[in-house]
Amino acid sequence: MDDQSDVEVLGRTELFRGAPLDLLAEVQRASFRKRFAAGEAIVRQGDPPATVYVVVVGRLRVTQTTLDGQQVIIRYLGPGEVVGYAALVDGDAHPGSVIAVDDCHLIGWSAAVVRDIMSRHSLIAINVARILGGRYLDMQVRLRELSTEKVERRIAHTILRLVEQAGRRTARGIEIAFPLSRQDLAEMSGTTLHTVSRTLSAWEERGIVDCGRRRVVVAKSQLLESIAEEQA
Amino acid sequence: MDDQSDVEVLGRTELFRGAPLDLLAEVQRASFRKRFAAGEAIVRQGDPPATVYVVVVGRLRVTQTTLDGQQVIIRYLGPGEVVGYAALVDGDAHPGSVIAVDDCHLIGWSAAVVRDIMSRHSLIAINVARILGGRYLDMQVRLRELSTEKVERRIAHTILRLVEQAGRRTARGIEIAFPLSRQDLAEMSGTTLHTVSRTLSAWEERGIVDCGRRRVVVAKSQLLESIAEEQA
DNA sequence: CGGCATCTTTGCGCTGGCGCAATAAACAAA
DNA sequence: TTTGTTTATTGCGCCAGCGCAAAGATGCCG
Repeated sequence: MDDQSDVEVLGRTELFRGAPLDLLAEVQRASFRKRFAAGEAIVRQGDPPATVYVVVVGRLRVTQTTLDGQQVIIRYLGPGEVVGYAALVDGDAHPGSVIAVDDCHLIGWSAAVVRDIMSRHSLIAINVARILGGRYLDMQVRLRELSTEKVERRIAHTILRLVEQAGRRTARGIEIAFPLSRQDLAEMSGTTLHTVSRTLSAWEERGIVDCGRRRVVVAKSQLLESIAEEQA
Repeated sequence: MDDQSDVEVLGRTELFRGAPLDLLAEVQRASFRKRFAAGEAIVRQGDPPATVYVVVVGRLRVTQTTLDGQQVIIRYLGPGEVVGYAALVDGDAHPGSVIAVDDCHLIGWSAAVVRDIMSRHSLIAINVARILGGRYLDMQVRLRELSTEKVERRIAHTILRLVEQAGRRTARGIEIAFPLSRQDLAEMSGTTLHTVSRTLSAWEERGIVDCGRRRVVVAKSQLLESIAEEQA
């Protein structure tokens, strides 16, 4: 992984998409690379945001934790996505934690550097707006699902979204390409691991999914979609 | 309301905050004023986003509706806030509808004009990023509440947020300064109007709130806060 | 290969809050 | 005032899904 290839990678991230080559080169010179092992924390909830990253390889989980230790998963981040957006919009604390699910390779900058680039290049500031607009939209949809749908539908929607985001074709069907426990699914769907487990067991019986320990493979996505859309 | 005072108003909006006077004047010249009566739709879900507004006076409700007619309230908008953000980040359809709750006075621009200003002035693009970052953050908090808290706490949090956003001191306590039905509260808290009604009745008995038809006054905010924070 | 930690499954009982339905109150129009 | 419309209240029964608990499966690491 040399500097030249980093420039190419940066040009494909949501943050620097569309930037001219000289800007990408400048951005590359100001960057550093960093690796995190599975389970390591990249960002801790409450910390002051000092660094911005983009994901090169690997998968990250963004969570928010309450005082009494309950967690929700805000989203997963994959290649090309931004980690630590709070540093881009002068938040004074990270609203959530980010943990590596896989072994990850990130490229990072100090917050000041990226903020400076944003103010000198409106294109980058516009990219940030687009990124946050997209995440805001995602949350609107999830909020609506959580408010109006029953658990089974919510779990179905959650899995379909993950398939969209990180699905990998296999012999048995489409596999979600990172380790994903029942607890994780519960924290994304607003339910408990017990209910997720029961639901997946029922689906497995019908041949809709094929799961293992921290592994989910969707065999009949058509059926899953119909569960996600059914009324009542 | 002459052009000069419009410039002052614009300088205080979240979208144009910090802009130099000449830019504000340019923005003002490209703008038009528009009024909406209570109940009128400013934006309809699914429409292509062609116009951006900022609120001068009045209150607006942003909702998202499912195919089968169920609604959730995404947020309320008040003076200084942006209406129709999708037009700023090239969404191809408005993700929700916006309805006037009061009689409203807005200032608007065609999407192309504001997008052009964003690309010529990174400050404005950065403001957009900040706005969307703030809304994204709000949604994270609400999603967490909806996932982890029981109804009574959620309703308490919802009311406290509205008080924060649109509270007005009165003799009886702090009043939410726009008409707000039980149904509205239900659509913000992820429950039914029945449960909201029962909960408010119980609180009224304890003297915590004092409500009427589409009206909520918080008499003992301390007690309401303790309900919002209590464990279990 | 065995021991340990983590993750998953499943039975059972309980309850928060939903859904229905009927009444009452507030407001607007005429 | 009457009439109609929208909004709010409240009783009652029910059930989806939570919480507990205990056993079972899987994979890791020494």
